[in-house]
Amino acid sequence: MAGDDWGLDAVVRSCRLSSSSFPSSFPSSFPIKEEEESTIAAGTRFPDLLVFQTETGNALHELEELCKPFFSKPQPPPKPSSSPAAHRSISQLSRSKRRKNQQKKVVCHVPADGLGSDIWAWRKYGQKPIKGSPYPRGYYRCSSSKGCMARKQVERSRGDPGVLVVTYTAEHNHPAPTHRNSLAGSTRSKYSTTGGGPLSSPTTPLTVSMEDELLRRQVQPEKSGEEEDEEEELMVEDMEVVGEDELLFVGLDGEMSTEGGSAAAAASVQEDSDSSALFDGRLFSPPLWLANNHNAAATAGAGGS
DNA sequence: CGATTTTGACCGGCGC
DNA sequence: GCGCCGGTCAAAATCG
Repeated sequence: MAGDDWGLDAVVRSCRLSSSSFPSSFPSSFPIKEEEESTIAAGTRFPDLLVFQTETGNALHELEELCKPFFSKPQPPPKPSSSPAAHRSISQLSRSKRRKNQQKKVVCHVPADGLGSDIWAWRKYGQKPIKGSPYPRGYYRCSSSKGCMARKQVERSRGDPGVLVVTYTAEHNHPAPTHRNSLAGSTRSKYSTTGGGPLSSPTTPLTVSMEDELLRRQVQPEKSGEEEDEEEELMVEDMEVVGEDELLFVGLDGEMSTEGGSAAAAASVQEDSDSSALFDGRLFSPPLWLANNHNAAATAGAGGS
């Protein structure tokens, strides 16, 4: 049993622990009892990570199964396609095949101020404005390993700008780095005067001031009536969606998050003007995906050696 | 020089 | 069958 719940459970757990103290607090020994879990959840600064399961309650199982393939086959050997065009077709095809509903994901609601605990290195590969959401969605890939299929989507909660919705897809096929290697270097901050980007402002300075701004916003939500209204709906919506879909929501109460807000944790928040508020996905703490859980020990070896 | 970010375009899925 | 939307790729630009 424990073995089965390993995957998803681990993900969830990692998500929980992630925000508080990260790297070192990595639970090398996963088998945490439910009771303990509760304790942990309460003990950690992380407000509440809710796991929504499908009516069958086998969401975890399902997800795990879905993830299995990733383990067995770390990844489809990047067969060198003869022509770039071919390569593209193939990659696009494969990805589209299991698109949408077919893919299971783990959704994490992280407080904007609870970022900065992501041990993984993410590289942004795209950004798109999402219909119905004033905030664009950022797409990130794991840059730690080339073959790593781990992906992450980061978008701001419609109702609560202070809450970031991070969706993890696929998991890392490599041990977690002990350090945020690429992260450090990726702290590049472009100070583009674009300031007033229509939608997806190209540059999102990664500075403390940004965080400050974000925090401020939390306190004083820019007079956006809809936001407040949507807030409630959003939460409910999420839950519903989760129930119907096979999504695994690791919900975080934005409000509570503020409470436990650990300024220290929030090392840096990539933010932008309201028009295109975007955040740096790299800063969020991912569910350490199964890869870690599988061989937490490997983690040490990975970064160490 | 290498790595990462940004932005536009393309492709496929889904809904009507 | 058509249109819309989301997701990914690739090229260019920027920064350490």
